[in-house]
Amino acid sequence: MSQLDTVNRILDAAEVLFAERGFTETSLRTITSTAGVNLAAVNYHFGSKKELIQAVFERFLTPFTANLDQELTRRQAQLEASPGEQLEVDDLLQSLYRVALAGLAKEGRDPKRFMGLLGLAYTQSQGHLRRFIVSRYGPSYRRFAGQLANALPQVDPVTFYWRLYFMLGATIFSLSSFDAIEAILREDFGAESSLEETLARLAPAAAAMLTAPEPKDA
Amino acid sequence: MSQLDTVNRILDAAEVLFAERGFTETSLRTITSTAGVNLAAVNYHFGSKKELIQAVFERFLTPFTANLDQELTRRQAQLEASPGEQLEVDDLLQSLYRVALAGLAKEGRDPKRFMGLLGLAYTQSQGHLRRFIVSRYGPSYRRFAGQLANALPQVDPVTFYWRLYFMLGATIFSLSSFDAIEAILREDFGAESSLEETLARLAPAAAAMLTAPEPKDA
DNA sequence: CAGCAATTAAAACGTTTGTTTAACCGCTGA
DNA sequence: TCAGCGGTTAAACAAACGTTTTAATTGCTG
Repeated sequence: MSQLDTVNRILDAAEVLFAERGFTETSLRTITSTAGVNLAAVNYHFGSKKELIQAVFERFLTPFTANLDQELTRRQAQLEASPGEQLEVDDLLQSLYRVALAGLAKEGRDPKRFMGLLGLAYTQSQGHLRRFIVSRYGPSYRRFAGQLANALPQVDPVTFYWRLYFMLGATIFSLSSFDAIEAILREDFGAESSLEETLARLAPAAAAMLTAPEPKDA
Repeated sequence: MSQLDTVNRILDAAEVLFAERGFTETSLRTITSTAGVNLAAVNYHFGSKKELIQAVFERFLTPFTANLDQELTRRQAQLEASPGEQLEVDDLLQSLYRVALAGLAKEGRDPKRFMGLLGLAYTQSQGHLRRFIVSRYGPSYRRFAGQLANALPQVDPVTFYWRLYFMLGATIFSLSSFDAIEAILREDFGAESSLEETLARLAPAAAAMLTAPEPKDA
């Protein structure tokens, strides 16, 4: 087994286990025995458990962010070519969802697992992981937020940013526990929902939230 | 120190620490030393760490659910008195937010901490806590969901339930990390946001998401 | 004041955790 | 051929964990 195999086997096992149980609930012994490698291999190749966690996120977020940036550039060029045309917000969101999804699927990464990890990063990262993600992928995130803000010139900036977090919450929360929610709905209605269908529901709903009329203050 | 004091001191300390760091990241030694009680007191009064976690949620959710039920009953009676009048969804949401919030504040409980714990329950509860909450507070939740569904007769049931989870995600996610988000917005815009103001933004945004027109399928 | 049950206290229990050590293997370049 | 090095392995490390045990202490009741 080459060293490349060992590193990737650890990352594969850690990715699945972290998304299922969280970071502290997943021991290095569980990871290494699942991966079929020696316990010491984690500390040898990654240095520590924290650095392994960062490596798992790096492997996910780097191609994801690359796809995002590419799509944002494409949209920006298209906008400059025909500046008068107003972009539809739900179309923007849905195409972003689709592009990010397709990019992950192309690399054999499960999008639902990606969302599960993203949820972990927001709820279970006390310090080091949040700093790592912000410093590494913050610019792409701000570019996305800026382009979305430009498509909503009528919305007050502070209101927009709160709604952006509302939207992130709706997306990450519902997709990170997609399987559980889908199981409940299947039991209650007998209707199955694919991830694609759910994104097709989420995009217009999120767009409606972003474009809602401002609350009239007293 | 009476036994009632010991129990409440443990609950107070555990509540804060759980909301800050999560369950597994908070040790019983940290809880008991913060509370100023002996380590064994947790197992003596609660039996185990799992049962302590349930007790923390019980102390939060019981009065919260009582307030929720009371408000739902009030609305139902009001609806039967004047059945023709269509309820506004954002008004329904905002009054629920306000009632639940006021009930917690009346007992000296921090609503933001409550939301933090609620977020934990959704993302970090593997099994026992989820079962405990569903069995104990499931009926109230279903009653709330049913009343909300009745106010949205034009929305397809499956679409409604997905949007309900979108709304829950937006609410729990953004309010559980309210302080962090507010700090970012204060730095970027110099504009402070109170929890009340944020709820006044959230209610119409969530209502817009729930009442959005259905996506036209091919 | 004696006695009993409830509570608190200190100490130790066995596990599990992340990490480190040291021996060993297989390849590559001199 | 063999020294050297990156990689793997088994074993052990100290620390932290939840829990249990046993003894001391408290507060109330007869």
